[in-house]
Amino acid sequence: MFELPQFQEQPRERADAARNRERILAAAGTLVAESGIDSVSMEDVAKAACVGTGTLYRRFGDRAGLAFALLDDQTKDFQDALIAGPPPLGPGIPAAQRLHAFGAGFLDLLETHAPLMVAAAPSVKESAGVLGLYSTHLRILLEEATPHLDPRYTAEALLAMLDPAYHLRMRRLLGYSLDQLVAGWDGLIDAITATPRP
Amino acid sequence: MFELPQFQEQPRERADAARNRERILAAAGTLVAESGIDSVSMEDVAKAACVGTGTLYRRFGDRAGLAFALLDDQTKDFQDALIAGPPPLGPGIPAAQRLHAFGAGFLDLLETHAPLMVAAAPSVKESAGVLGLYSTHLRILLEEATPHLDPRYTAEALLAMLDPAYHLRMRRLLGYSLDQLVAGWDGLIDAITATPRP
DNA sequence: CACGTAAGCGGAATCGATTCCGTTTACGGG
DNA sequence: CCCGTAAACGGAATCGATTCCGCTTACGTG
Repeated sequence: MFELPQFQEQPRERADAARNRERILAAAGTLVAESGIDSVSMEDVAKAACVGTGTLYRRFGDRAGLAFALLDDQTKDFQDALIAGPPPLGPGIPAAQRLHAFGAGFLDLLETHAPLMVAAAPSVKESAGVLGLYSTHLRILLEEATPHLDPRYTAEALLAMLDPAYHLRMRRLLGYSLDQLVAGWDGLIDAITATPRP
Repeated sequence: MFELPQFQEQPRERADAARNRERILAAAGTLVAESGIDSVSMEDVAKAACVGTGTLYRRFGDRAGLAFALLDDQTKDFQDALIAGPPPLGPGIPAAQRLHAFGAGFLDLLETHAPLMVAAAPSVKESAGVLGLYSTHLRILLEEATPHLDPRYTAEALLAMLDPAYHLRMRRLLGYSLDQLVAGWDGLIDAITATPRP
């Protein structure tokens, strides 16, 4: 009786498990920072964290899940800024301006984290969670800025242009500069937020 | 003397090599048609083609290369139609209409071949060759239809929305129907081809 | 037709991701 | 403090992709 509301239906993480989670994230963070996600194997991480490979998988599901956990750390700031930060990323100004800021900010993240994002993409959490957040964010802005386009679809379309694999193709294979990509985004936002033909 | 112009600087493919190429493509085509690219391993293909795995790799480079070769077969028609077929896919009508037709046609290809396209995406040939073709095609249409947007960038942006991984996300995860995707594409094309604010 | 050689061959070996399973450990209850 | 049990461990086993390498064969030449 007098029980507290049952959040945390899961029996709470065991102390050793929590310690290992930290170790793994720390080790993985260091290794990835040193040589890039693509040259770090799961066994490398396990060894550096003094942990068996099984522990990596129990904790993070798979390689994509680990990449996602790493990414989440380094991206939370951006997400918070979207929701509750100061303009132009956060609320308080016209949606069109926030769309521009979102593009610039996301492209900036991509510049640093695109390879990690590519590695995290197959993760279930990624697809369901973060992408959903960005998609919702864009949809809400678009509802205000482009009454003549389907906001739900258009949000996804814009997200496609911020796909990390696509970004790497643009930057490395096709030789676009970051500035050109920002300019391209801005042009597109202007085009879809312009008043349609009278 | 009196030599013919030296195209085919490569000494021509050996007879047994050509035979094996056919065998492999045939076997792979059957297996993929039966159970989908994702449940077919390189060894499955090698066995079905009565060939060593080494032969697969010498001929196609890697899994993505094999997927690409398979795809190319099943896609050549579409590519030809773009360049020399009858309208609305081929030339002869206003660019805006051809942009709509391109989207509908490509989405139709995706409906059938998206998983194969995902598998082919890492291939060097894919990135350089076919994507380049589509990108060029779109660029040319956009030059005519959207004088106020950078055609080169916009072509790539539109291609991002036809990315096979993105398409699978829209269809399977987010539950969009093919019709909705076509409608979304059409709306976007209309938006960017509309006369900008007077 | 016999020969030389480069191209092609097959399948064993290697490498990394992921799964399995017998053993160890944290920790709530007695 | 002692026990029982579920959670967590670690690393061996498995699986598929890719590489390696010693052997075979097509085919241009004499």
